[in-house]
Amino acid sequence: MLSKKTKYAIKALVALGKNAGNPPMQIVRLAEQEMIPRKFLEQILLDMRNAGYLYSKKGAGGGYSLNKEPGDIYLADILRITDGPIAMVPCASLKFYRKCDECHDEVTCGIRKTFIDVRDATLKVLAQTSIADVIARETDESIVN
Amino acid sequence: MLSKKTKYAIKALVALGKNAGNPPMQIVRLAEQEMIPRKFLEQILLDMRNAGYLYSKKGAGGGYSLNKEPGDIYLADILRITDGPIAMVPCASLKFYRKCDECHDEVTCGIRKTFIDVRDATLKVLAQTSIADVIARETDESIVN
DNA sequence: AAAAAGACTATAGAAGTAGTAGACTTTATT
DNA sequence: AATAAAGTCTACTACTTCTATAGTCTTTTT
Repeated sequence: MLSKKTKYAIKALVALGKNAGNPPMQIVRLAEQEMIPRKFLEQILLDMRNAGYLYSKKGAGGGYSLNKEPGDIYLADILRITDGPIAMVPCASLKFYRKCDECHDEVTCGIRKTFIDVRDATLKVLAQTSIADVIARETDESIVN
Repeated sequence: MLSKKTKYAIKALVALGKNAGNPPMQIVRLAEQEMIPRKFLEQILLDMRNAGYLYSKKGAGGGYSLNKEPGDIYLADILRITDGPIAMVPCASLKFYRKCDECHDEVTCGIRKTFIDVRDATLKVLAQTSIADVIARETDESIVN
C-alpha cells in the first residue's frame, strides 16, 4: 500500500502543477486545499524540494512552485523519494537493492525472478506516468474501472 | 514490500510442492529446512489450510501437504491471504475495495486511474504465476536480472 | 523592526509486523 | 487405556514504521 506521505506528495505536485504560471503557493493554502495536515505536508514538500522537484521561496509572498515541467515528473521517482523501493522484495529492487534475509541462492531463486517481472510491469506504468498525465486523466472520464 | 509472512508462505508452498507424492511434512521439519520460526510458520500454514490450499493431518505420522496441484496455486491468491490487497491504493483494489480517505471524487481521480493500471500490470504477472512456475524457475538460470 | 513565509530537528502516538507462549484436540502406537 | 506425536487456536509482547505535531531557527519582504 502507498503511504499517506506518497499520496500527499502526488496530490501536492498535482496541485502545484495546476498552479503553474501563478505566484507560488503557500504551504498553509496547499494544506487546506488538499486536506493535508500542515506540518506533515511541510516535511513532504521539503523532501521534494531537496530532491529537486520543487522551488521554494521564503518570506512574504513566498511559497512553493514546481521546479520542473509537470510532464517531466514521473510517479516512479516520487514514490522512490517518499516510499523507497518500488519492487516488492529488496532483492528485486533496481534502486534500493538489498539481499533478502531468507534467501540462500539468489541466482536460482524462483521468487526473485517472479518479483523482478512484477517490478518491471509496475515500472512500465509508473516510470511513464507523469504529473501532467495524472492531471490530464482527472478530466478524462473515459476510464471507468 | 512483501511481508515476511508472505515470503514464508510462498517458500512453504514451494517446499510442499516439491514434497508432493511423499508422506506429509511436519511443521518442525519445514521450519528447519526453510529457516522459518516454527510458531510463526504454524500460523501461516493454518491460514493456508483454512483457505483450502493445504491438507493437514494430526497425530503421529501427520503433517502438511498440498491440497491442490502446484500449478493451480497462484501467487496472487496467496498474497491476498497473507498481505491483503494487491493494489497500492484501496480504491483501486479488486478484492479489498475501500474508498480512499483523501479522495473526494473517485470517478475523476487521476491517481486512482493510474494505480488501477499498476494493479492490472501486477496482476498480469501474479495471477498467472503458480507455485509450479516458481519451482520451474528455480532451476532455470536463463534469467539473470 | 516586524511580519510572513519556509527549514530543520525532535518527539509522541498509533498502527502494523514479527515472533512467542501455552493450553487444547486429534490420531497413531504400544 | 495410556502415551506420544502431531496439528489447532487464542492471546500476548516486542519491535518497527508511519503519521502527525511542536518548536525553534533562518530568510525575505515591507
